[in-house]
Formats: sequence, structure tokens, C-alpha cells
Amino acid sequence: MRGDIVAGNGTDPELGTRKRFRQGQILKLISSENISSQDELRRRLGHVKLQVTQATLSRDFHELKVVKTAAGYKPLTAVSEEAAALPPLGRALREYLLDLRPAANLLVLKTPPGGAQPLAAAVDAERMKEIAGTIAGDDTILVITPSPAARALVQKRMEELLR
Amino acid sequence: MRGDIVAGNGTDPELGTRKRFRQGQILKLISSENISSQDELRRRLGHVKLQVTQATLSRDFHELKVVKTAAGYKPLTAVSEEAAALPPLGRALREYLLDLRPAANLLVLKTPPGGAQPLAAAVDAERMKEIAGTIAGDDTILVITPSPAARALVQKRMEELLR
DNA sequence: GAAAGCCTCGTATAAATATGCAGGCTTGTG
DNA sequence: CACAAGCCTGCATATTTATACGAGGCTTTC
Repeated sequence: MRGDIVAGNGTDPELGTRKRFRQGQILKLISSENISSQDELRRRLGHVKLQVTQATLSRDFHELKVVKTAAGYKPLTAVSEEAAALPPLGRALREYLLDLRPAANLLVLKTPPGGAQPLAAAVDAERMKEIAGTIAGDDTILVITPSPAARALVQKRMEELLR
Repeated sequence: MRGDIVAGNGTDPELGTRKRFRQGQILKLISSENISSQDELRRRLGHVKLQVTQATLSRDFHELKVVKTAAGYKPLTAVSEEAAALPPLGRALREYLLDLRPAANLLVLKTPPGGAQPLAAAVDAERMKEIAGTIAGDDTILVITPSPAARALVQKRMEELLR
């Protein structure tokens, strides 16, 4: 027996209308203004005659699939959810690469112990035509290209993937 | 003078290498396993000989633009960031629509007071060929279509946008 | 029309995340 | 070498978010 004044469906003429309206306002506010917390949003909604608690907004965000990003709250559509994942090689490089050294037509990649095999596999999987082949030990990979020019190209691509 | 044992750059052979490696592992872990908090992630990283605090992971997430979604942590690429926004009509409907009533070849939309004009503008902007025209008052919009069939189509589309 | 099932939502609080501060590294620079 | 600057990070804690619980309203069912 803690709460006293409770809401129910409030003054709803139709079922769930208040909620839907509020969620619409939420989407509008987060896309226009720069809101930095659910509590701030709660205060803004007050201006529009919508009184709710932070808890409700947390639930709304969940339903609307709104996430908090460095640049404010964003609705996450099905589309954008899929797009979220690094390409294999990019991920492998980030994961394992410690050093990348050019040597004429060769590229020497250093990894932590045991990292060479998996990273080499990712490089191979990329099937870059500039790569003649790879040899991987325990913490070192030799990437062999036909020429220094090709090597430069491969190197550039890897550096971009690391960004 | 609170902390005693502090990390600095640790055993880094190269500057910032440890950090990069850790961030790679983070991306790998969050994409494969189902991690539900930064602290859980911290424990997982322990298995791979990476000792860090939750605070550091929070900072890593920020740098990697990783956000927390209902379905785990996701890296937010530039691409997916753009995709985040509802189409105008969908947003307007969510924002204003209280009720949607069919009537022969007409569709009556109810909004909160003052909502009719903006919503009607969004409907007009959509330029659906099944819509002959709209008339908006203060809290009601009349959408006029040539036939009941066209009306059904428009209605269906709006309901989908609301879903 | 009472019971059961469902929503929606507030309260209180637990859980998760972000951050101010300080210290250890490393890298210049005079 | 001493000193300053910049980084990465831990610690402690402030801030933010999620949730267990229960209330009240609505609808459906017998």
C-alpha cells in the first residue's frame, strides 16, 4: 500500500489514446530538441500538458525502440538495426592487429599471441585480388603481394578499415 | 589522494595498443554473445586476460559509438544513424492522430485541439493519388477520396504507418 | 454484476551508466 | 635532467535508466 493517487487510463476517450499521443510527442521532441535525459524530457512534456513520470518514459522508449546515443535519443528502425555490424575483415583487424609493417612487396602484420591464424583467415576470406597469399605463424602474418604498388594498395585498404 | 594502484598505460609495447585491442574484443563480444550490462562485459573480458573497470567500458562504448538496444549493444554506424527517423506522415500520425473513422468515401481524422492543420499538411505532402483533397478544422480532418475502395486503401496505409 | 484478465501508470528502489578527479605513463622541449 | 602536456585509466560517486509491485480502470465472460 504505497501509492495513493494512481492513473489508470485517465480521461481517455478511447483505449490507449493518451499513450499513443504522448509517444508521438516524444518522437517529435527528441527529433527536434536536444534532450539529454528522460527526466528532462519529462519536464518538456509538462509544457505540453502531459504529466508523466520518468518510469513511463523509460517504458515508452522501450516500446518505440528509442536508444540513447552520443547525439541524443534516436528511434532505431528495423533497417538501421541490421546495418549495425562491422564487416568481417574490419572487425578482425580491430580485434587482432597490433602493428602493420610494409616491406617491399610484403606486409607484416603483428597480433597478440595466437591472433595470427584467425586474422589471416579473415584476410583470406576477403579475397582481395592484390593479395597473392598469406602465411601465418602464431603472432605474425606475412601478406604477399605481386608488387610494392599492390602492397601499398592493400595497406591503404587495411588502414581505412581500421580508421 | 584516493586511488592507490593505478594503471597508466600498463605493459603496452606500443602506445594505445592495449586500448585498441580491448575495443576489438569488445566489438567481437557484443556481436556474438548476449551481453546485458557493461559490468557483465567487464567480467567476460576478464576471461581473455583483460582487466578493466566499468568506467573504461563506458568510455569505450562512447568512442565506438556503441548503443544499448533492447537486443543488446550495437555499434551505430554512420549509415544507421541517418536511417533513424520516421517518415513525415508516419510521425505526424503518431503525433496527432486520436481517431480514424471511415465513412463511405470519406475518412474522418480526429486530433487533439489544434492538431488538425499540421496533420492535414503532412497528409497533403504525401500526395497520395487516392486522395482527392482534405479539409481541416481545429481538431478534425476530412480526407476525401473518389470511392469507398480508395478510402479503404488510404485507411489501410495510415493504419500501417501507425502500427 | 462479480470475477478474471488486460492495460497503463505511479512509487520506490535497484541496476546501470557517466563523470570529476587524480595518478602513472610516455613524449617532447628547454 | 626537470618540467609540461597529453593519454589512458581507476576510484568514488553522481546521474540516469529499468523494474518490482500494486492501484485503478476497462472489457469480457459466465
